[in-house]
Amino acid sequence: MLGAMAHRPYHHGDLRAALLGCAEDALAEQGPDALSLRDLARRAGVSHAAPGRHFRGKDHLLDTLALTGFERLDTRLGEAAAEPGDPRSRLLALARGYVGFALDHPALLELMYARKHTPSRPEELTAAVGRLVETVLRPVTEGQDEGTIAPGDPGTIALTVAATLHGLTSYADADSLRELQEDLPAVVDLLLSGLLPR
Amino acid sequence: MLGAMAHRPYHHGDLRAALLGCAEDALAEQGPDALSLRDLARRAGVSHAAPGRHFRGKDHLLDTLALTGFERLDTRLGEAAAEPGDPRSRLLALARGYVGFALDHPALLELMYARKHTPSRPEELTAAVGRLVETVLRPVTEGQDEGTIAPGDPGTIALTVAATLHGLTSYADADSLRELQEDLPAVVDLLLSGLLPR
DNA sequence: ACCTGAACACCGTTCAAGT
DNA sequence: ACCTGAACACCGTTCAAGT
Repeated sequence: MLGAMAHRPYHHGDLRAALLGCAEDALAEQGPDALSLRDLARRAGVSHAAPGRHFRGKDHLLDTLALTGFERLDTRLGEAAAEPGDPRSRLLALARGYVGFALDHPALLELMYARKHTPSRPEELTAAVGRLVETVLRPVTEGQDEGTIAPGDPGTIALTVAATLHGLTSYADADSLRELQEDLPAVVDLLLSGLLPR
Repeated sequence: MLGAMAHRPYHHGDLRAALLGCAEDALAEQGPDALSLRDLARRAGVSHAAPGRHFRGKDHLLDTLALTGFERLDTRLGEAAAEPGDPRSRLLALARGYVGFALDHPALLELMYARKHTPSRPEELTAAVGRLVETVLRPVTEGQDEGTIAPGDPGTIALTVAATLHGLTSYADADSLRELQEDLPAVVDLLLSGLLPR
């Protein structure tokens, strides 16, 4: 691993992507508060000023990383939602996908929803959240067309489902996430049948 | 306001509480990343080393602030859950209380659930989350005793309700929180009746 | 075009010393 | 008991200069 490029070239191959990868590693290892640009530069083997060439600042780098997280989660949920089946199995696949992502990338998921109330938050992140809700919305409207999902504003339904999935991961630490992954059928049935007695 | 204590005494009256208050202000004004201990000390009118007397470090101060947030939210939800009425009105009161807290203290609520995946997270915060779920759990078991809430593991039901409420605030920015507050009846009815057609 | 090295203003934390 | 002031090691960002 070392001998292949003993003295790194002056121009890093793709410093931008390398920095994002290092940032994701550092996030998982040390948490978001301990992450520093200078440390990322050291990990990537460049000077501390080099990241400034590729990102406007620390916020920009973290926002970009969060955006890649939304893209990956959206892809995963889109695949789960596209699977054929009744509403229960599709909702369960959606829930398993979300909790699975939380298990695989806990710190990244936290970053994705963090710094919500900072004025500098870019519109791109808000749009990414909207796309996620849309991914959940598609199976909802399809179910309504088939008559397997109750009528009502599909936006409200999709938002509630997405919020529940995200809220579950917020309430769980690493251990309880693993338990939750197993107990998801009960949660899904609760969402499907409701809290009132039938 | 100034004349009353033109030159502040050497011993601050209650620096610990003052720092927590300043921290909450700074959090709301600048967001969590911009918050610095030295700035808090300046706001409180003490030297930059003074906070070290009352908090083990920045994390300790923020964790303490988050804990006060959980206590206030728990009190608010406890009052909402204790109101008499049918399950729908009580769940609506609970939801209004949660979203109202998010409207009043958006940055504080974010802090409360942040840094979930750092090893240093104190057990006290995990316990506070547990108490919150317990506050939601009480009306659930009462409703089950009356037969107005469907049978099933009350812990799962309470966790799902709490997760949904929290997730909703995670998906909403300041503007959509205000809209959400008005649309809560639809969300509550969805939780009560479920996603399946009746 | 891309990176370095020095510089600047900040920060968290510690610790002797002051009151 | 509580606070200060100096000190240390770090950080984000900028900018001339190098290749």
